[in-house]
Amino acid sequence: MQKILDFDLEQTLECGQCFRWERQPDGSYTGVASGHILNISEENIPQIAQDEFWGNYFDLKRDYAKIRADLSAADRTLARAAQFAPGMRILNQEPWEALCSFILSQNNNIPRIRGIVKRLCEQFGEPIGDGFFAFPTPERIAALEPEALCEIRCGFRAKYVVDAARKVASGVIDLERLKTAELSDAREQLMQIHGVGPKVADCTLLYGLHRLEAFPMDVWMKRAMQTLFPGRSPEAFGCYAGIAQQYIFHYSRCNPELFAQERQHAG
DNA sequence: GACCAGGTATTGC
DNA sequence: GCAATACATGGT
Repeated sequence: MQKILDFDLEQTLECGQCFRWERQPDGSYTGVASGHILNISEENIPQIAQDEFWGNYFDLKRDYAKIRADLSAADRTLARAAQFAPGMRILNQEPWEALCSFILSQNNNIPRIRGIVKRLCEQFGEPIGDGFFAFPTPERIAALEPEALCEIRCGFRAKYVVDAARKVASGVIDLERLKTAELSDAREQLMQIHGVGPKVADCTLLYGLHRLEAFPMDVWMKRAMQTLFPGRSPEAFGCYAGIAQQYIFHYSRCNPELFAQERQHAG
């Protein structure tokens, strides 16, 4: 079995694109996607890469070395960011899970987002054995009133999650269709949801619909663009701008000293 | 206690 | 249009 290059579990699962994977004491990661449970480690990557579902989930068929080389050739700083986490891959997460997770991410911090998503799954997701839960379906959440979400402690975001669930469950928004729609149209449709603005829409496009040209612009990316790429715009990074974004986001978060003069106190 | 967290809706100009 | 502000909750 061939060794999978350009794939690192920590870089991929702890770079801020997903919230349900948990690192185990032995360094492996356990998670759930589309109702499937997986434990993945450096040792079993080759086997898992053979599996159609997981191979696609981890985007293992894509030539990230080539993408990284192209991005690196375009910009010296981008080359440094890409080299910082060359094993990072953009997951193929479920569209609804990505939409819902990033609605919950707004004005929130990553550890707390993880806790909210965990409680959401435990309270409203289907048990799939061994104490694991599937991500709750939009239909299940659509049937709730926002008040029913108070036990997951997501605060003012409860009404946003319910609105998203209702628009998806009713077919007002067809997430699958957005995979092939014009990017700007897909973005506008997502922004019909109460609580979905440009940033959450772009996260949904990139992480849930695998639209690799989408470029979510959060506070970190705004700082990074100002400081590291003055005068550049996301479009300059081309059709893989989303991957560039993830390299830059991860690099920035792991090296906050780059922005020391702009931030009073980090973390 | 103030301030912050992978933002967004609302309000006021 | 664009700048200010509230929003739930939990950590520093």
